[in-house]
Amino acid sequence: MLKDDGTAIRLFRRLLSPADSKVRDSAAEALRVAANDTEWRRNQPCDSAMAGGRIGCVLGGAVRKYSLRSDGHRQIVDLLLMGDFLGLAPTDSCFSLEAVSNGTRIASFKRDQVKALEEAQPAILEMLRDRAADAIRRLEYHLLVQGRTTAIEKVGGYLMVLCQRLPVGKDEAMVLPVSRYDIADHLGLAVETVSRTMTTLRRCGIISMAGPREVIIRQPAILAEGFA
Amino acid sequence: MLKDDGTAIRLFRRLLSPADSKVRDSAAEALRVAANDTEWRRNQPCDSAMAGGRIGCVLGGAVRKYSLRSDGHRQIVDLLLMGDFLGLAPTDSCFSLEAVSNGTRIASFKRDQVKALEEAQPAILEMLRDRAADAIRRLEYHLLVQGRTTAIEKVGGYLMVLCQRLPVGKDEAMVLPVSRYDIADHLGLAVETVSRTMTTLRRCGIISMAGPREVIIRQPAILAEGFA
DNA sequence: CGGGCGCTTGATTTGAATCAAACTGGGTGG
DNA sequence: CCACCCAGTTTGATTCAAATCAAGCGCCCG
Repeated sequence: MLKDDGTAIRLFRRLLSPADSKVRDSAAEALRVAANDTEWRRNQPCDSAMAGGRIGCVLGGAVRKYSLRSDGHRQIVDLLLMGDFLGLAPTDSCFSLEAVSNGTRIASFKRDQVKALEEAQPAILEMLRDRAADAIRRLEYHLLVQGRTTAIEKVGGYLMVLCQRLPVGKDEAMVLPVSRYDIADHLGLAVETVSRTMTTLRRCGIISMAGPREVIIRQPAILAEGFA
Repeated sequence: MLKDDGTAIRLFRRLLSPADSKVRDSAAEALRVAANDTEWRRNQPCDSAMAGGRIGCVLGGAVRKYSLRSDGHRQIVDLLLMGDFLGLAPTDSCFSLEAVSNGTRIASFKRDQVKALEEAQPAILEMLRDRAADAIRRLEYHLLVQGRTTAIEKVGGYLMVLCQRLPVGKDEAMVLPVSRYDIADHLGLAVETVSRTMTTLRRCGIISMAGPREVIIRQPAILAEGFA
């Protein structure tokens, strides 16, 4: 059971689809009670939270899913933010999970627990289906970004996606949860290229930055260009 | 309802997980009856089969899911082969679907039909969940391939994946369902690079080819190298 | 206060894109 | 039936952008 600081319950409520408020409340409460709450430090491996085919939900912070190749190259395949689910496609032994930032919180559920919850509360089954669809869309869209030709388009597209996924207000600075290295390993670029590209974007006035981690997208139309 | 030529029923049976043979038969038959069978020609758009949030299953041939950018560049995000499901993550308005080869067959189901089937036959719900997990794994793995640095690694990895997904016997030639253009647009490379790379792989004795579409992987260990 | 990590910038190299052109095979129309 | 056409493929020459190699900087954390 996770301690009810309000954020988790509110998150679960938001993720559940039914219009009926009582159904949502009841499902959210059932999730809260069933959840195993864990907290992780920066760069700490958190595969263990998913051990035994468990399903997890990121409550705060961020998690990277990646594969380490024999040449030492790290390929990040997915970045999970608050509300994203882990372990929806089990038996991916070739991937590892790590918390990106300190205080990354994950609520996890045993597989049979999930089954029971789904049977008791069909809304939860619906929700998990929606989260799986989210994962597919997220991966497809990332392929679109990574498939672009120039580094400017890749990094620009990446920033746009991140900006839409993070809770960023209008004209408010987006605080990147990820390092330049993370961006590079997610896009298949060299760190230097990412850094250079962001400098270029800044100099062109397309973005502005207050410190390396704080970005404001000044001209979203230009970065979005070319995406259908 | 699709005409029972045997392949579809056999495919559905294979995709369903329950050990109980009768449950599988009954679920497979329910799917066959509910299905809307369509056949498509090479390069023919088949979005219409998925209209209205329908779900589809590739019975034969292949389907590409892609996005056309304003500069005319085509980015393929997924290649669907026999047994793969379409429309699991709806509202992807930015993607189009096309049959890759002549005689591509798709069985499609209305959304409310799917709902009814799932309720009547829990095995079908399980199956769809598994297919969604397949899609996630397929996309994640493709990101791994596309994230590699050199063209040789990308094309090599691509051929390996294709070889595992197609029904290819040991030491039997794999018949590529896709053109060089498709491979290029899926990997984010130029056609010429794909062609050159395959020539290089052939000259190194890593693959051999009987015509551009028939490939035998001679040294799978080398191509798999670096994948965890 | 020191160390190291994360970020940035510069110089050089390399590999893929691009431009250009020839070849192949299957399909069509005369 | 044959000539033609065209999409797909292959090869070559050149260009260009990103990787690599190298080094300095700022800052957070210990």
